[in-house]
Amino acid sequence: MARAGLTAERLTQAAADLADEIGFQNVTVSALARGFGVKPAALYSHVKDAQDVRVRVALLALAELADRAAAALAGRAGKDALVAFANVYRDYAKEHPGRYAAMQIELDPETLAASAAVRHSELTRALLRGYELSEPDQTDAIRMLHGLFHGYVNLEKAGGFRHTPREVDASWSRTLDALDSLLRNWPPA
Amino acid sequence: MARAGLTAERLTQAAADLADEIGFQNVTVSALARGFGVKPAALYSHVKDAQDVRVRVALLALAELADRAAAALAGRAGKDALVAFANVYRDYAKEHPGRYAAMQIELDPETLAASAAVRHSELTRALLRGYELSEPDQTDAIRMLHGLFHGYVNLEKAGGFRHTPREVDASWSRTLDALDSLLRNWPPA
DNA sequence: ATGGATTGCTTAATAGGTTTAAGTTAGCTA
DNA sequence: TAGCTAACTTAAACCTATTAAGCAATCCAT
Repeated sequence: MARAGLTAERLTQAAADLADEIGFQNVTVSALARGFGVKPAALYSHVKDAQDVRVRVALLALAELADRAAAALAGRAGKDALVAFANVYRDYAKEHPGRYAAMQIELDPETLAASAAVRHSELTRALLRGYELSEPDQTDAIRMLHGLFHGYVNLEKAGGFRHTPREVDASWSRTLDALDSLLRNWPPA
Repeated sequence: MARAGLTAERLTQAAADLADEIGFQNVTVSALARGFGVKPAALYSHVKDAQDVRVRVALLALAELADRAAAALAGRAGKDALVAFANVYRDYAKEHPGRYAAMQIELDPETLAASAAVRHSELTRALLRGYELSEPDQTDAIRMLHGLFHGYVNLEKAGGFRHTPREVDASWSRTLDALDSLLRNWPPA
């Protein structure tokens, strides 16, 4: 009766990979157990329940994405930084659709506060250092950028832009131009 | 053996209401059947399967939201129209969280093309008539606005802004100011 | 109005997923 | 090496989804 060597980390990693392959919705305790050649009940020694698995994948994805964003921001400023940062989001969603979907589940406030989501805000704030915005405009701009990246990528993934002929890459690029312009000319209160 | 008078429309409506009450994720064929005092199997005469129910709710929500957006746009132009339009999205998400969540499921291309999603794009295009944008800038701006509304509302709903003290209403208002400014000064290619 | 067909629902059955409790064994630790 | 603990299995209860088969209510035609 060989042991599979399960840990919460290994399970989370496997669940994330599985999500990218078969879709986040289809990641079940049973499917995960099958992947390890183990009975479903075995997972409950390492993980609280199915929701716990989902949350762990979401946290993993948030952390991975924050790492990438931080790397993209290093040594860049202004529009250069904006473009690099924005593309990290878009590329991650394309490369890891399951992980990206996982990031959209609602986390309870404490979990959220302890997650890499906080780092995302900080990074977005760092991005804005290249522009001359003081509070509270800075916070408003952060929220706007964050929301925009999120929503744009989501809509693109859902096929929301497919019914218009124009290339999404071109639109995206122009959107970043527009954002850069807006951040340089943020309207006064 | 009294009949419950089920129809696809009635089921869809009930599913939408149920989604707003208990969350879209928790809308199951069984729960829906319980609400009508009927066995789960009864629903399969009116609806293909569980996914069919979800899609119907999504389409209902898209149509409702498009109706509201159209009403908000009537008789308004420029920033006035922009604000009204944007608030329709935000308010709908708050008022109907389950329906709003339903709108995020991925629809296959044909379903999407036949849905009110197309009307959303048209309405956004109408909104832009108050600003002087020619193609392809117009399409780019539509996508940007659409993505921004979507993403902002989502992040707010998920609590993504809660860790910063500033009021979300104020940020939202200033974001609309910024968008108006951007649309009036769209950067040249 | 009444017979027959259609439709709307129930019953019954299969298949999977989730989760808990109880049992067994592997492998560390004293 | 004896025994403890942690990792897994077995077993069982419960829920959801879905299909097939049956029965009853209503519609329609004569």
